[in-house]
Amino acid sequence: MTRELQTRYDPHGVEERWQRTWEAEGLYNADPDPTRTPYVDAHPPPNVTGELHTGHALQLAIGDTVVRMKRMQGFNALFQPGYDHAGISTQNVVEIVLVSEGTSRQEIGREAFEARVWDWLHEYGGKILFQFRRMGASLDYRRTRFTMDDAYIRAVMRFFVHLYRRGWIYRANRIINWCPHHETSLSDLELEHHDVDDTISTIRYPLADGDGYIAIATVRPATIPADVAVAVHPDDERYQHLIGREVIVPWVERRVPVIADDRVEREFGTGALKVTPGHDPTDFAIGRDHGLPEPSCIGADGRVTAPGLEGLTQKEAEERILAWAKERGQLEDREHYRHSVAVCERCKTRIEPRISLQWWCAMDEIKQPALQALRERRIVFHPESQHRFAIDSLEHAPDWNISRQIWWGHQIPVWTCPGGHLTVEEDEPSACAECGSAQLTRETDVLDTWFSSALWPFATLGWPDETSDLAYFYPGDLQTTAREIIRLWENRMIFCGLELLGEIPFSDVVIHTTVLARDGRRMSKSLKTGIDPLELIDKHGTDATRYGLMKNSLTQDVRFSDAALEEGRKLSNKLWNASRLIITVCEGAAPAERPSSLEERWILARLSQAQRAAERLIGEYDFAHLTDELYHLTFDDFCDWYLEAVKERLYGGDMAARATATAALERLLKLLHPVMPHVTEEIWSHLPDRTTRLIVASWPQVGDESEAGALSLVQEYAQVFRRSGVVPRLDGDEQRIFDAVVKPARAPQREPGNAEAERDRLRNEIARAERSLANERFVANAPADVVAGEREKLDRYRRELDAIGNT
RNA sequence: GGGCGGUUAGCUCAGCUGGGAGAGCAUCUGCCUUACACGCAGAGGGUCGCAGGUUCGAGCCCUGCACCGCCCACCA
Repeated sequence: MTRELQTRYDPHGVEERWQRTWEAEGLYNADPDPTRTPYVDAHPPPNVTGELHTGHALQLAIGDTVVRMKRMQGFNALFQPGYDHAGISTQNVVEIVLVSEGTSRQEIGREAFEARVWDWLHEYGGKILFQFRRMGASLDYRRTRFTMDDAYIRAVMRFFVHLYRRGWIYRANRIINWCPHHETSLSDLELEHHDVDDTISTIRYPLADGDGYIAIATVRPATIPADVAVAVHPDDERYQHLIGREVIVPWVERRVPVIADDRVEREFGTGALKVTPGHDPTDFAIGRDHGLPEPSCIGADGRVTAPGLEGLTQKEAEERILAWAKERGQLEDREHYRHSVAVCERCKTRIEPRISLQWWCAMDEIKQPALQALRERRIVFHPESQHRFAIDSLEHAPDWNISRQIWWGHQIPVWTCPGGHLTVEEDEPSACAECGSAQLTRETDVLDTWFSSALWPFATLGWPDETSDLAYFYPGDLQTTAREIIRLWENRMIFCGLELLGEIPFSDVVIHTTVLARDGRRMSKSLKTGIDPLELIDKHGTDATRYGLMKNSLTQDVRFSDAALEEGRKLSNKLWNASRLIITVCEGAAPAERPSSLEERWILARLSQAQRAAERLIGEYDFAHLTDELYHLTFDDFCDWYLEAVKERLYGGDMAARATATAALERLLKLLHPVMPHVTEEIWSHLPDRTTRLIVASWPQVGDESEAGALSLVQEYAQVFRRSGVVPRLDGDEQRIFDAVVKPARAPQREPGNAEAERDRLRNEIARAERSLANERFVANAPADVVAGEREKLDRYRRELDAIGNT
């Protein structure tokens, strides 16, 4: 039944076939089963608007690798898929489509707009799942959730009402970041900062009670009509005499006080600041502390509303005001000024700080249990530096602005009656809870998209219902995510899980690296530096892509390189061919007798050792060293050393050797499967008498070919080395023994041409070791084993030098 | 302006609590040896960013500097 196997492994076709097979056979599925221990990774739901990018691919590879090992180890592994409605970004994308059709959101109205978004969603939501599948991600696709499906809406409403009844939700006027394009508030986290070329104007504000003026530098003269004060630093000697007096604001000719506040920078501009609480965050803070009014002169659309300037753009208003000032000799100076301004990260429109009535969630109380969980390390972020960052950012988390003035999202469940009473209910109430009025209007704002994502680990399991899924799979275990999302999402999932269910949602958070473009820049759509993972899969295959992306450490951002993926492809090809040899030669071999030859005992010991290393590395989320270990295990130890050593015996009909080779291959495949699931499953299917798929095969037990055994084998190995000249890769103690026992045996074989260089090296080493040992402080202070090691080295170098002839 | 990370071979990166500078790719040499030429055997290649310091000993610890990247930030 041996089939003809190609000499070159081609992942195309093979990988998709296994993806379909695994899913069709239900091997990705996880259901509550009291006899097994659950392991849960609720995979971050990507934005429906997005295509999968390289970061997602890495994220899937990491999560899937861990999940696959856990599954083989007997855990009931749930890998939860889904996607996110992503409020503003989705609305933005659909709006762009509407504009291209010559219409707009406003024109078609809210209901029709929402319908359009749903259409769009049905088209693109599936694309994400397709991309998940092509990465070989063993997600339970039956459980795919969307953050705005009916059940999810219920969870979000429950959450809002819960917070409201706890007294943590409030409505308040605050200065917020306003996007005039989307006409919505944005959190600080939804901004980008860009440097722009601007103009700074110095304008004189005349004193109200006589001659003189205060000159003020501003980049935004258009906001002058909303000035309510002029502020100077309390210790600024230039202005001491003016504090408490009044100046006249240009254009509106209103008298405002001169106040002192230490937030004013004396060195900036003229050292005097016009205070405009309605349009600047600093000014807002100063105004609140001084009890100043908060007028506005710019509307929601970014146009000016001040008297005499109604409907003008800010640029136009600025020109009018400056002309007005110039006429009166109050315009002192205008000069070029480059500075950083906040823009909307979605549409790049310049942010308008604006006072607005918003919904907020108070953070003080809700975050405490989460902080405790992090400090007690019941939840651990990896790497460690991100753990500190998570704690720090949660400690300093300001109140959460949860309302957005857009159409796409979860509408806030608050109803208002004509009497102004608020009714807060999960479902639409029939009458005002306070006065009974049936004339209720619902709040039009929607919730911040992260308000719903925060529920992901348990809303996906059926919360707020007490489902068997929830009881069995919650709390979960793993989260894998990008750095920039820690404050937006990870921290919020943690405090929500603790608040609503009383338990942490997961125990480990892996913050993976940012994969940079080939040129070191950030991957971004707008820069066209992004790399589509589907292209990588087409070019290198899924297994190679997973391997290549995971070959990065967690601590350092890394440039994307095709070489790493190419290495993965070579590894799968090597494995394929090694397997081909064993499968074609060893068919029908008798069950393994106890292996007797050194090579066989050696490889089994190496496999045990590598397995322990792999388990440890996955446990530490150190995927860079995991891939390294697997690569060298396969290439150096399994193929170049073991197979080369036993090949002749396999051909020669040694049945015991054949059985051992098959057994060793099985174990190798199991170790590689989490990282490279497809090629290993493909090979597995060609092994004789397969009754189960590799994906659900049991993880090997480390038996009596353990490390101690392996180490003792090294002694024997030295003889093999002398016989065959094959050099295996060794670690730790083995390496030391190898150096002590094997290398000296090798020295005489060196080329005569190199002998002189070798003598020099050895003489240097001997001199160095002698110096160390002659150093009393070294002998007294260095650790005993270091000193002993130095003596050993000295002996060894002397022996080696004698061996090649000390001329 | 703060915080974090980085700087090691031509390239992409490892280097664990200080004790003989590594991998893969690329280059060079020899091999189409019947699993694999996407292979095998070998070789060359590094002032570990710069300057100080601690130590018997520093890629690793301390100080300062330079450059790169990310995050945060109210200099109008």
